[in-house]
Amino acid sequence: MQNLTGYNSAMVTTASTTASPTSSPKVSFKAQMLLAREDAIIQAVNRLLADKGFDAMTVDQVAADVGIAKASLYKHFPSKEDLAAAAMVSVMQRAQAFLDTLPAEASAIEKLRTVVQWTMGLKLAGEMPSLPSQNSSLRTALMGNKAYMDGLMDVSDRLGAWIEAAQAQGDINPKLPAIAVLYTFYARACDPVLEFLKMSELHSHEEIIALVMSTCFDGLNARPA
Amino acid sequence: MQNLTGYNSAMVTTASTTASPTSSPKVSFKAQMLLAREDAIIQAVNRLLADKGFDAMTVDQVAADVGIAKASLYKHFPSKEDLAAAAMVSVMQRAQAFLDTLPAEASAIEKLRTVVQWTMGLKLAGEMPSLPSQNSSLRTALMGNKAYMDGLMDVSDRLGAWIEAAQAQGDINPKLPAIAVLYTFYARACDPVLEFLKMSELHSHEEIIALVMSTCFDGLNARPA
DNA sequence: GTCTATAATCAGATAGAC
DNA sequence: GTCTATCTGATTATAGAC
Repeated sequence: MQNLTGYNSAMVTTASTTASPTSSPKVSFKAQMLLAREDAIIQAVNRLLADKGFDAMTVDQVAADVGIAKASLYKHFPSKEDLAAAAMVSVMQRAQAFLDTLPAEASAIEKLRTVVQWTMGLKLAGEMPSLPSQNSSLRTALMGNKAYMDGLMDVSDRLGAWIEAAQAQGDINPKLPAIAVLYTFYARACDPVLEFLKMSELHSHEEIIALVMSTCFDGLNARPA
Repeated sequence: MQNLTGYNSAMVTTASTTASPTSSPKVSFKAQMLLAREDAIIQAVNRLLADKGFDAMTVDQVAADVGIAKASLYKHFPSKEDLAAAAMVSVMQRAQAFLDTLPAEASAIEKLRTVVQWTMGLKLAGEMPSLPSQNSSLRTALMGNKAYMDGLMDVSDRLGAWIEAAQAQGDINPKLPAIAVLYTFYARACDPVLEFLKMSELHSHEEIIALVMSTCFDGLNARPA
């Protein structure tokens, strides 16, 4: 996890400099090579986690997918749990970047709805890692990963603020604890209803998202006329 | 699975005869011993599946929990997948029995709400097996298990009929496909929101169920005055 | 840092005596 | 049917050459 933190900060650094690798000093070039490879690893892990889940994903498959030897993988990430954690950090960063794109003039409920839609789109596109909520070693690794926890806290804080604002504005039921609303949003990222409806092949992804958005915000009850 | 089917029908048979084992012929007594042991196995599997999930559950733990040797376990159930399938058959039977207790005079929406509440109570009580939705070998075993599939079909048919009735009576949003409503109900049995709220220890089980019932049927939106 | 080859472990399943 | 002891394969992780 020290590796992760270091590389992440390195990523920010190189991104703020010139884009041409040849104009950079040798260490920066090598660092970019390293980053590119680690990014390829993380993307492979992301795909495999979305496809098969943490337990069914094997490190051999990751290595084969990336096209490097397994031992090389372990030079980058010290354990399978760290691989999964890196993938979670990656999606958390994508989430943070997406939150940044939301227009400031939008209402809290509009932003929340957009985020939930985006999350479900990620899941339907097979880009959302699925981790077992009960694996203890994985939980430990995640909770010990500063980059992940920082990202999770940041996202939760921003969503939490919008939830409370939406409740104050009468858009979200104020009787619900904000934390329960937050959990309900997070749960959309691993909602089996999405998988089931996708497997049934009766609806397009857009229709599935619209359906689950409706059940999530409007509920199953018939709306009053 | 031939074992399962046979034993299940044997269970029905013995249950319809006298309750006293001593008045039964010797074969029936032995069959009852067998059934009792298998029931103990299934209960242990049920607990472990609810606690740790399918992947983290080991056959050694099941054997230790029941207090028999692992090889003996394999005389009853030919594989780990079959163990899980037996547990699922068990809960499906409990569900069918619960459906039978619902008063005929209750409305469809009342029955549905009661069933969803019961399901979430089972989950909170740690009696709901949690299976990975992506494990292919497990899926194969389940789909090949006649007792499970029959139970699933029966439950789905009865719930489906109530859903359509509730939609016709204006209690459930008629614009939602009935199958999507059914999936949404089933998903309550493995809703991570239940776990999260339980772990937070801020609410009693009854409060948690009331919360999720509200978000499920009323949605997150503020209700119109 | 990357590789080949190999350790070390764990878990599902089985052999064979009783 | 139940047991002890074992097999078998898969998987995480590492040693050591280049």
